[in-house]
Amino acid sequence: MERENLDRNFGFILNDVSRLMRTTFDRRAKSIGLTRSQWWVLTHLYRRDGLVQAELAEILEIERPTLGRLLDRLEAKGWLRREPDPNDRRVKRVYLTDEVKPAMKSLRRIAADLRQQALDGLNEKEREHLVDILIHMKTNLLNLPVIDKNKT
Amino acid sequence: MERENLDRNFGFILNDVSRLMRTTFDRRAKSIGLTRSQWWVLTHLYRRDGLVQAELAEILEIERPTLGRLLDRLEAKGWLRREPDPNDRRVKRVYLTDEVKPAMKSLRRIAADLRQQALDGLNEKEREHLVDILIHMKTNLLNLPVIDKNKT
DNA sequence: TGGTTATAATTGTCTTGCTTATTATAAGCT
DNA sequence: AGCTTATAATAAGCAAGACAATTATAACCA
Repeated sequence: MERENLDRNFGFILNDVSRLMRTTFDRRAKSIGLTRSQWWVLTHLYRRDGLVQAELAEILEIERPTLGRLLDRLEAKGWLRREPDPNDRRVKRVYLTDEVKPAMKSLRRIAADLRQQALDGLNEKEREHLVDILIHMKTNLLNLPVIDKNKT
Repeated sequence: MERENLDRNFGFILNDVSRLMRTTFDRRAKSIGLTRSQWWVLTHLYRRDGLVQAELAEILEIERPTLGRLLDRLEAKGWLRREPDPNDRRVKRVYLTDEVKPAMKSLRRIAADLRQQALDGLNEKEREHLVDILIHMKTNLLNLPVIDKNKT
């Protein structure tokens, strides 16, 4: 019957923590009108403006339709615009608008505060360790043979 | 400019790992017709059958409407049934059906395999450490003063 | 040149999660 | 008993993911 300690099932704790981070962030960022996912998109564009959607999706490691709809909302709210590429008419490039900077500053503050609160009581070594382990796990998961997905 | 290393932003790595775990599990469990969240519900019911919806939501740490719809799908697929409580007519109690056991066995296998693969290359001490840190973080997050939510 | 293959983006459909609001019923107080 | 407050469940609406399918355009090759 291998009594499996549910309370220490790391897969679900991971899920819990991830969900708590997301919902807490979103609640705090609500007044600005941006979610954590949206903010993450903007953050990457801030570093590399004018990306092609497919590239951006690749960087963010989300599927293209997921990104597409994120961009829909961001564009509707005026945080960015999509412009056709002159060389390749299939492509749309994504550019931030100007009004985005002050909002992003606030969000960076919110993110930093939340990170601080989540990690409260853990020393630097433990934090580093955590990130190392997470990266390790992510690598493991990305390297799994995916038989049932047509990703070549 | 505090160049913030995005690649080591633990909030998002956490999110990534959590997402990868979920999607990998769901892909593998697809033939059985259950998702990871659904399986988690069943697992808890397996231990305590006949729970009231509100209690179950509390245990799973999800909102009641979220659970409600999970149960809708599970009930539609015949994995469980909701029965009115004879003493309190507001209440519905949730019971597993019989056909659930073999499926759960398969899913436990899938979960164990995935866990193994995700943690591959980490020794026992590191795994324990990871869980400790995650629990610590979860506690931190749950204890945050929530000014903007009417949860008294 | 013309046909096939590959790629960019979108649309449709599903699940999970949240919040807010509604409905039905219990419980508690005067 | 009757009024108010609290609680269980659901409904409605939105966001973020996924996958599958479609459309438009490029690229390749014979």
